[in-house]
Amino acid sequence: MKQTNNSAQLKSKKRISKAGKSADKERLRLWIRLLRTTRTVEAELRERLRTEFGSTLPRFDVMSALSRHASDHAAKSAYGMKMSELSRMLMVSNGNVTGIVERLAEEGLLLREADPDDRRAARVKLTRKGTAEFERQAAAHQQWLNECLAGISAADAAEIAALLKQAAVHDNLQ
Amino acid sequence: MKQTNNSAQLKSKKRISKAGKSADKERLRLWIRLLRTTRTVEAELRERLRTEFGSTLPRFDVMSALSRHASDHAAKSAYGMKMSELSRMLMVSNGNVTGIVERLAEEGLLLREADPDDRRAARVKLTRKGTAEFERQAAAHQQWLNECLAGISAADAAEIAALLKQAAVHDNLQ
DNA sequence: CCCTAAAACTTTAAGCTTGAAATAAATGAA
DNA sequence: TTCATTTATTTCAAGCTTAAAGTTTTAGGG
Repeated sequence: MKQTNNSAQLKSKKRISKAGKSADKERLRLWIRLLRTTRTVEAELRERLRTEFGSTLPRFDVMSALSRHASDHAAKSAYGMKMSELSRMLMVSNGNVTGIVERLAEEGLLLREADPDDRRAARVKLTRKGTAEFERQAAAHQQWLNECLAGISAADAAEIAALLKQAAVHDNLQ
Repeated sequence: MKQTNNSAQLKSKKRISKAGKSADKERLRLWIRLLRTTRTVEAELRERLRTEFGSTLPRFDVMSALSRHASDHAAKSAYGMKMSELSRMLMVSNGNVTGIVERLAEEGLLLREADPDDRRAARVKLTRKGTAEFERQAAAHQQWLNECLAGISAADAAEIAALLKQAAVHDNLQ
């Protein structure tokens, strides 16, 4: 996290605008709302993945990353993703990815093979079975998400996403 | 999750507005952005709690809920929170709370005592030590959060929070 | 070539998380 | 009272998650 302005602390007793609280407090309220929203939606998605597909959110995330990778690199899709690419994309630790990939591989949903150019690295890609299974799940996932976020219009969704992206840009974080 | 409109699916090939994608796609993009933002901020807060206080996010969340409860019910603050209240407030499972409370109690940060009116229930509250420790952590937490969300103005924060709240209301979920 | 440093992974220990099953107490209808 | 149901909580197994430490391989000086 880069250093940022701390002017808000210096004038913490000042009201910023007529009806608004200080920026500190508004950001805390936003954070709590973000947590509530994501936890609620995650709980719904997890429950449905579990009951309807016998799977979990982290497993879905891994398969989703692999699916996107394959379609983005259709030409050289023979190559899968490196473990470290998966880890970076999903923002989870390396060791975490190891376990999830291991279990998915056991079920024949994906394949790990040695990278021909780097003997340290592994390449992971969906099997045909995994691709088919993911497509079923992704369709349902999109539908569930649409229901969970039905209270937000397309325009509002776009606006919120843009505003949140600002925060990331500001901090030089992805 | 309540049943909601599925009109978006019925006209999925139609552009909704000039520049916009379908509501489906905008909501998916929003969801991905929500996950990225919360994961990034959570990673930052977790790292700082760990290095500066030797603690974790779930522990902080529990202490935060207890602290808020105490100040909300200052009069009868002798009573703490029930485990199930904690569980509901934090949106995590009952069994989860048990373990976190157990570890915090071992360190003398909180106290579990029997509910005088219900022999099934336990009441949990911060000790004096726990209160002092939480206040240190909360001040730092507010500062970190302010840095993480510095790219979002007070007005934008309020707006995003309000829009996200709409989604919750729509689904009759908290 | 040699050797140090960095990179890609895996392993491990500890804690977080869930859903399901188990226990115990309260509630309420017959 | 009795007994079935509900509520509050814990326990358990399995999986998720991280940070740290370990392994193997690659890369880059010298």
